[in-house]
Amino acid sequence: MGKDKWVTMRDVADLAKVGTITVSRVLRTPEKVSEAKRDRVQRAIEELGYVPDNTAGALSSSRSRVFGAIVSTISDSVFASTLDGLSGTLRAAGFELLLTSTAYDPDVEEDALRALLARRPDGIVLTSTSHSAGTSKLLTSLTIPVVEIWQLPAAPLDIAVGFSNFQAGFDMARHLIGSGRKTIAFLGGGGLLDARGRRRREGYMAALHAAGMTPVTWPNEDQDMPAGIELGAAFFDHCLNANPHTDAVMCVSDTVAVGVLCEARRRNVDVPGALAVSGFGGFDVARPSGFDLTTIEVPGEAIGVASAEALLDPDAARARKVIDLGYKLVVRGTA
Amino acid sequence: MGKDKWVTMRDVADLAKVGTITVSRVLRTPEKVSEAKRDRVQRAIEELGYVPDNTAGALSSSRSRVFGAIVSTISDSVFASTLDGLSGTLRAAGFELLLTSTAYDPDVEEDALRALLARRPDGIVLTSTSHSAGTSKLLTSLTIPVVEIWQLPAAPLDIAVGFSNFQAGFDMARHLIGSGRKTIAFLGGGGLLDARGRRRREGYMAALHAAGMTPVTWPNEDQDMPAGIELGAAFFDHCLNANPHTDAVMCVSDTVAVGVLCEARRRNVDVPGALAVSGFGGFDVARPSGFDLTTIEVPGEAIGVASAEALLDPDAARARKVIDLGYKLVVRGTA
DNA sequence: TTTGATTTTGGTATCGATACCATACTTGAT
DNA sequence: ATCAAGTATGGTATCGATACCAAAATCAAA
Repeated sequence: MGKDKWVTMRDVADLAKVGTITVSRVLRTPEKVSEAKRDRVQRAIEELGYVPDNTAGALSSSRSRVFGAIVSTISDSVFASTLDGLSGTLRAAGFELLLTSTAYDPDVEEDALRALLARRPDGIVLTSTSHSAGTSKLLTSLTIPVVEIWQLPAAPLDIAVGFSNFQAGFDMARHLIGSGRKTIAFLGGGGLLDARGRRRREGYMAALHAAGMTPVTWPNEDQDMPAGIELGAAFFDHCLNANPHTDAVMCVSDTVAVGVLCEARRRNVDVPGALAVSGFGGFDVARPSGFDLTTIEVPGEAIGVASAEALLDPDAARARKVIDLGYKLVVRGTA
Repeated sequence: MGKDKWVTMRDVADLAKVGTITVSRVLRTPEKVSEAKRDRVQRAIEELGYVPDNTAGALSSSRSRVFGAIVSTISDSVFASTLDGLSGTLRAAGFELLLTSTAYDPDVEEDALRALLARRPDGIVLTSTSHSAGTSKLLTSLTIPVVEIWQLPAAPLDIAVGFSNFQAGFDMARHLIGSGRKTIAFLGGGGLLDARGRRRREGYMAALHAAGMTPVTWPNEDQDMPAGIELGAAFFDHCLNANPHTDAVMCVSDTVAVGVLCEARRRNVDVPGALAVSGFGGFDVARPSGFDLTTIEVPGEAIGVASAEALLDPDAARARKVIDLGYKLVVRGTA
């Protein structure tokens, strides 16, 4: 039982003295209704404060006009801008976004997907690559568009929007090598949870191997290290102390890089003279007037917008399969 | 017409040789079904890969098990942690979150609300205080819980969860005054868009007036200033140059404060000796090993969790009306 | 064994919109 | 004035679940 009674299409139709279908048409295809009736209906809608019921519409048309998104976490600011772009673009087209976060837990992911599918979304956005068996089975049986974002899987389930994390890591390492750094460490990206960071680290390792250099990464195992700025600070103790010759550090994220920069200042380490520092992300803290951080700028919002477009026009997107939005290596003051 | 046919409850019921209602009960109130049939049904669900259709369920039960959230922007990291808490708590209780961002535009807010209501949510979360006439009218006609978060309005529409931004600004100003600062400026919060920042600034002004001091705020009009770190950097040119005696600056956010700190270091201004700096937020950059920033720590995620609880048990929450989660003035190295 | 109370189960109407088809109404050409 | 072709409109079945009520099965007590 409804707690109160919503105004229904029937009420509007009665007041405007038309059939319900005409009300429906006024809302969805107004050009197919004569101006006289259209006005009457619109006045009735206004007067009654009618708000259409999309759950009913979804049931009869089997198109919910809702898209589902499963992200590992919303807190991560990189996803936030993507979600903004996604939500904004979808809303402009009359669709909503059903958001679920998994807290990086694969079991939760399957539950979340089930719950999402129960809402019969018109499409789904995923931020993780590695799916459980159950998840994959569910996903492959779907006919709605499935967009994987923020990475470019070798074999996308359906559509992928993002850029190559591997290549980004590779490029930045090449940049540091090219500017004469001899001992380059990679900080972060060792966590099993963050597949994207790991890919960047792999790119770094590939570049160093190609140049005949020895990669130094820390932390390596998933040793539940502090993340963000604190990791940057811890770096000095664990890594630079171990090898004082280290003259460059590639960080898995801008936040980590800022941690390194702060600690470097505290210790009077000259950046970039004695130590080059690079980040990844290009949001907030990396900006010019902030830390002047050399970083990889990632098109976070553009990924959201492009994903939305892929969801709205899956056939066009499927023709491309993989939509690579690239990234930008921005050389500034720290490396 | 659906693009492919989903398995329906009828299919499951037929396979298990029971009525559809029994399948429904197995999913919602399993204890009311005999073990034998429950097993049969569960096996059938498994075998067919049945995923219930909540849009149909919502229609017949008039409970959608979805909550709507309207936020000004997702990118703002403070909201992000709140959304994480909200989404996580709701999901654990079997509900989803329908998320919409308004990009700070009141017109968009009304549209977003209409779109949200069309989904017949079981409750709504709002982050903005000032609503358009149309928005308010819609909101007051609702019987579902409406939770306003991140501030404590004088007259909440229904339920409010947050803390007093005014008091937070007041307290921080008192702290700076108490530690002997003579000329205290407030940086940011002049924007018409950010009601919360403005309240903090008002708290600051009240404290200074009470102490017989002259408030200095910048920027004042909504002059479309750079936000975040860049604003912090710009501060020196516009404010400190104007009044060299300024010995403390209260920033509307941690990010702005970090901008000030960076620029201070660049200019060799001694912090906190010559200039005290305080922030607001307590996320990321404010952390101990980062900038050691004196700040107001805000319970971002707790707000999300408490909002979720309010939505799930509105009667209990309505009894309290306003749920004040407080904040914490954290004195560290910069002020 | 019978009766009454309790639990389990299913049939059918219903939620509020849209799809599909049929009918009424225009309009322009002959 | 008449007819064909097209446009506007409405009736009714339908989507897939749940609510409500009634019937059937089970159990306990006399």
